[in-house]
Amino acid sequence: MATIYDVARAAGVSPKTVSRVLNGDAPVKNHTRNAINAAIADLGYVPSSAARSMRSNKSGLIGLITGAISTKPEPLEPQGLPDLFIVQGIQRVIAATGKTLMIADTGGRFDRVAPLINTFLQHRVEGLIYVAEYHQRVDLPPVPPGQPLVLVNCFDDHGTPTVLPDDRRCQRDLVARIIQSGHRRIGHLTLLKTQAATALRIDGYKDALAEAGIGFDPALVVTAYPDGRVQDSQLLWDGIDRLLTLPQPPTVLACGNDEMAMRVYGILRTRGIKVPEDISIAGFDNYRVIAETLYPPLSTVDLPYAAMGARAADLLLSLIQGDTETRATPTLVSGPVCWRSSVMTVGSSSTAITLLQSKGRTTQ
Amino acid sequence: MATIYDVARAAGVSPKTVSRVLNGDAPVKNHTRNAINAAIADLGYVPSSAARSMRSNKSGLIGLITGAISTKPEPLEPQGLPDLFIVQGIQRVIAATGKTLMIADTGGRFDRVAPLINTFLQHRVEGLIYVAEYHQRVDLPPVPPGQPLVLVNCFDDHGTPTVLPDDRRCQRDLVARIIQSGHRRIGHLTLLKTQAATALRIDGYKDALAEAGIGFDPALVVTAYPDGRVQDSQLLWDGIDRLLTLPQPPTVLACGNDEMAMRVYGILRTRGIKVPEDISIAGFDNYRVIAETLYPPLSTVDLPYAAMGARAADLLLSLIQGDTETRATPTLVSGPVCWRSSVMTVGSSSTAITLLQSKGRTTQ
DNA sequence: GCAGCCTATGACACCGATGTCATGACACCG
DNA sequence: CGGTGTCATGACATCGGTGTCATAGGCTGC
Repeated sequence: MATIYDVARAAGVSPKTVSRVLNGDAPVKNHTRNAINAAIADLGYVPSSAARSMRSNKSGLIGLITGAISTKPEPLEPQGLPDLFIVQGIQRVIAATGKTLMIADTGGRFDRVAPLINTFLQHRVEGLIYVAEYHQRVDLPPVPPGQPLVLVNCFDDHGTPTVLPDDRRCQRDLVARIIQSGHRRIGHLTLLKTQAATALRIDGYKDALAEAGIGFDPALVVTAYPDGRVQDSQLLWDGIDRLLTLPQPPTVLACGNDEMAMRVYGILRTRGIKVPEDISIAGFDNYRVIAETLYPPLSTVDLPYAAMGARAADLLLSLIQGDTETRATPTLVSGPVCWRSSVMTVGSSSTAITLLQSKGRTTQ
Repeated sequence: MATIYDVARAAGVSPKTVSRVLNGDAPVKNHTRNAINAAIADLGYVPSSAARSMRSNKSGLIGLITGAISTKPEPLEPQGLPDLFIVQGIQRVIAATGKTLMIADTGGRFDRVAPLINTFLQHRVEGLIYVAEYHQRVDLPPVPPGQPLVLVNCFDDHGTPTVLPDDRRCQRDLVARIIQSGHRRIGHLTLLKTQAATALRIDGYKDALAEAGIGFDPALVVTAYPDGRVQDSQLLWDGIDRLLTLPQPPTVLACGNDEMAMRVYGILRTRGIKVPEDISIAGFDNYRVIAETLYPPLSTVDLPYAAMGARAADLLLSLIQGDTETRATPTLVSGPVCWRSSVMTVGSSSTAITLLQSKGRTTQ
């Protein structure tokens, strides 16, 4: 590959002058510049970022570590794709700065994080971003002090700057909207209790009830997500059963995510229960492939993953700039409720309740 | 950041000896080695890949360009995620070689490809991979001669090494399996004719019919995919209508992909047509979030995108090794039929046909 | 006991850019 | 016309590693 010396020789100037043309950091005569540009085009010269970054001590690289690309190889991950949108948001912000985003994938194996960080450090990345697959606590291998690092969709115990989804507020907003449509008995099929988001969502659910002056009934909140094993939807069947056979069954099921909602559609259909006429369904995430394609389209909350990514990138850039003013509190990002037709507006819900109750029992 | 000189000074040796310990390319006394390792750990030294690659002229980098991360921002892409699995397959092979995969994203804008290639060239990547979102012809900006480059899920007119899905064979296998279940009238709802895959799939469909001695009826093949505008499913409604109102309607609908199949489920349901009792459905892609979650689970073909990625990575590595033996023919990859319960086994299909015909008409 | 060889290590140049400083050619000013 | 400032350019050192070659010991063999 041609070097700056080759170009200099071809153009009959010194390497330094070629450098000036490349960087535009000092005046060069038009005649000279043209000769140099011609030589560059002629030789197909491409500057070496290795040499450049060695001299200037600036790599122009941002390292991103994620399991987004390869979630689990075998069974598909329940939480799945949202982190992709985070990456997308990061990408957009970083690309605009002229820096290059290096994306590395853990393949779902946490033990690969340390070597990946090391590789990035070798490339002298100016900043690091770690994107988790779902809202969780993490404990990353140590990075050198002063190395800018931002966590997204996760947090640690060392006060590392963090961008998180505001699960509590999103769930609250969704439930509030559901209440506004006239529902009073709101079933909540949650993800695993071990997931950080679950407790926050239940808090949000309670917030909305409290604000509407509706009492909280623990029987309406059921853990329904199978432990990563998608095949096994037993827990979901059971959860739905438990809710539908309550003395006062819910008129709407708020699901832990859109994929769960999709499965609920299927289960209800086999029982001859119509959505939303007999019971309403709401999701979470606004995973559009599902939410928009389901019939009827799914009411859900948009967790603005792309926006989270963008916020994280902004945060990282400011850290790189030397903003040591790192707030200890995580940045919370929330999104709008996406109202579609899977939740019915009810006036008095008594007839619906009766209908459901009989159906829930007969299919038992 | 500490340099090899700092380490050398701390360990009381020359930089070259430190280099030898790092690379293990010459004998070093245990005592010396220990001192050096201690100094490295102590200083938190991380070698600079910039300096290293400048001297050795080997970057250890592979550049990957794709629109996978950010498909279209606004409407969700019909073809969507499959290319992610390609990236995953590539990642797995490359990681095993110790090289680093740099992933860059076009954000769906083809005009960003040229600058991305340029960035990669600046980093002196040893090889380039371009992953397209769906099977298509592309025309990449030129890369320097001798620069290893592999296309995945796409092809060009310059004989660039390519890995493609074997759409024809996959469709043939699927239809053959459907025929094996007793179906004779097989509707085919295709993607847009402008997509490279569509013609190949229709060929595969015809292959299977021919092998089974079934005549080809053009009326059974209908373009049903809206032009990227997912909202607008008019074309799909019409297509289904046209098929169901045929004098001899199909007993099974083979859809262009799993997402289309999902929409077909919804449309049929609103007409009170049951899957698979009244009509069978098959998809394409084995997009598992959909295929496994739908009720009933979807029979489809697994397009082994991960395997395509792996093949592409292997191909690229051999090019980097200097294998000029580039076959002009693209590498075709096909996958197994995934048989689930959305296609019914039929003995004589006459009753089903009658049922469908009446339903198809009444809902007209 | 000395040539010859292997082992462990160091001195030095070099990869390809760019920062610093120097220099020659003009123009402008008094 | 000499001094001074600006413009355009070049010489050279430097970034952090590694390839090449040299060299100081220690060992073997005759």
